[in-house]
Amino acid sequence: MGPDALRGVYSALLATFGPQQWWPAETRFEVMVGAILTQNTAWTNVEQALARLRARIPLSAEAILALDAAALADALRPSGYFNIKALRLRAFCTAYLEAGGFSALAERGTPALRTWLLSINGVGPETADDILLYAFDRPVFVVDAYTRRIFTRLGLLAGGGAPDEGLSGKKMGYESIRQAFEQALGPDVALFKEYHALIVFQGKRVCRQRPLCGQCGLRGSCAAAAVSSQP
DNA sequence: TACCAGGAGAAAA
DNA sequence: TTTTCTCATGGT
Repeated sequence: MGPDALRGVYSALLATFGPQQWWPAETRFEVMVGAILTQNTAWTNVEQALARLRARIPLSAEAILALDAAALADALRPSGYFNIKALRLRAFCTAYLEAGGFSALAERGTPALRTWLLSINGVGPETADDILLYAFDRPVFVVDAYTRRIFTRLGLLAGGGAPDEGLSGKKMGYESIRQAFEQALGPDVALFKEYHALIVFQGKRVCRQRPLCGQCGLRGSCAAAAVSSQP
């Protein structure tokens, strides 16, 4: 997976969809909360949950932990998996405060910070990397289901299957994909932020059109079409 | 009605 | 070690 190919895809997506200016949050802490709530969930549902939570408490680790467990789960209901996400959010807030909050965590190196995040119950590789990139401005490339599918269909990742196989085809490991992107693109926080946002924006443009694109496996105006339309 | 949406962890094979 | 199951609401 060479840098020219990856930068070519990025240029095509940017030219087609424009800058996305991500992450959609007002504070760094809200980025972290949103990263947990958006696990396997559409962002529109996460926004509803965040609005319900903000209506009850100020969005801080202390306030979340002070909120009754049942009330927290109820606030998170629109995001789905609300019981599990309430537990995960509380686990994160506890670890966050024990670590000394944002300022103390920001002093850690990226590998140490990533290890800390992954040690928290409910924070896996993608959630950790979302937080590292968008809350801590670390040069970590976020690999999600859309990344896997688009770049597999474009022939830039090994593995994968038929275009209609969905997001659960044969996969390269998360770490190997992440490292491949980071090595090819170099440590560029702004590029990583915008690139991931464009991939997700493309993935969210679900127009319920069938069949799926034969090149990238997505519906509607797809990444492969965007790339192939470039000179 | 059925399917899908920016995962993660536990249990089973 | 790898695969499967569970968690759950909202939009189309």
